[in-house]
Amino acid sequence: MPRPPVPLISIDGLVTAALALVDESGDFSLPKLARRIGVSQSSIYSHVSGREEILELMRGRIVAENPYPALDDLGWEAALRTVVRSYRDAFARHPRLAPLLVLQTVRDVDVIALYEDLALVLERAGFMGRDVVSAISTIDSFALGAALDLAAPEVVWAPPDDGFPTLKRALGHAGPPRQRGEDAFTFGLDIILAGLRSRL
Amino acid sequence: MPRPPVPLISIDGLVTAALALVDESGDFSLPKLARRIGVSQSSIYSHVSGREEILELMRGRIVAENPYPALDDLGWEAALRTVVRSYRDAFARHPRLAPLLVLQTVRDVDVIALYEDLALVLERAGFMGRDVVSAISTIDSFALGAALDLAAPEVVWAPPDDGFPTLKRALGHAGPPRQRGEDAFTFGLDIILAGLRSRL
DNA sequence: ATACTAAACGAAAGCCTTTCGGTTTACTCG
DNA sequence: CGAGTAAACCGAAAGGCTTTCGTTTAGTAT
Repeated sequence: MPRPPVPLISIDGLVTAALALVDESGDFSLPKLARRIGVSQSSIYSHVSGREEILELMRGRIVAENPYPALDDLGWEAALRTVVRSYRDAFARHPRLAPLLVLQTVRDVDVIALYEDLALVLERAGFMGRDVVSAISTIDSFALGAALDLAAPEVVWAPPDDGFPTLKRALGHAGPPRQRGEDAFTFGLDIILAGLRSRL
Repeated sequence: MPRPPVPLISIDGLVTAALALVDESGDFSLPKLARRIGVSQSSIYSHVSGREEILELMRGRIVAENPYPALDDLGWEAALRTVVRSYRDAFARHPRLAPLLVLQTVRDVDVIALYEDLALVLERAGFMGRDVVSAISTIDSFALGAALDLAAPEVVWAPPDDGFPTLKRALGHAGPPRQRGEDAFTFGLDIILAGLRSRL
């Protein structure tokens, strides 16, 4: 097929389809992506540089899909809560995306803006110098871990049949996977905020 | 080649070679693994069920390589510090392994034992019921995030040329990647412990 | 008209995991 | 000691994957 009058492929369409694939199967590949939008694999390279770029575009998309209100009127704790929750919820809507992004540099502007907000809020709270990056990293680790938790298999820990009674009992108290993830995130966010507060 | 008098392949050797590959290249494949130990790809399937099993064996290996002393004589905070540090340091020695394990259920006994210790210490500290799993998940998220941080590319955040001054300034204060990871982990561990303490 | 760029295609190179069948040797049980 | 079974290897192949390359044609600007 030659160049069509109106392009068959758009970046938006690409990202939407790729995200759908990830949501459905936990993975995506260019052959599958091409099949889904009815073009050939190689045509995709006319619009993006490759697989990695599509992944980065997906990161931007889910963050843009989940905007948070202005932070100016909020205290630093509430502001931090807002941003972190929003970030984590963006992944909660597309749990299987997180594992695909862990080893990629964050380049998307919307996502960088979120980290900028994080930095601003932390400075407003009173953190200075090296501690700002450390706090960002801590929050980032936690949020990413929580996102990955949602993508994890049904059972994250599978102790063998005998032994490990304490762990088993603890797991017995937990609700279903989804609930456990939500509980853990709420708990962890509280913990981290309390910890930061005590540091000031 | 027929069955050799003494097996060419051992599980230990497999894991050692696989870990070396991961350390060197951030990935491993059965062809490369086979080449490294001088056998054919398919022979490996005589010893393990496949790629996933090798990954899980690697998780066990790095934890076993990094044992921590008995926890009984330590207060709960020191004990928690010990376990979490040990876990994260195990990954710090093999940073590029973490990304390969994120979506796999933890089955290895040595690793399960570490989580059992976590549960024991948290109960000793006074956490009860659902909070125990939440605390474990929080710690786990943080430790995993920190481990992934070490495997991340040189620059985790790459803001575009203009804008985002606060984030850039914060990043400017940070040391080199390795140092930043270490600082962030120390900071984060302190924060989480302070948070847990305040919760009791 | 002419030239250039954009957007599609097919084909192919070079990875990967896993399965299958074949072959030879080691071990074990009578 | 002899025979049958299981273990450990091999090569080949199926069916994925990403990316590159050359080709074709539509639109656009000079």
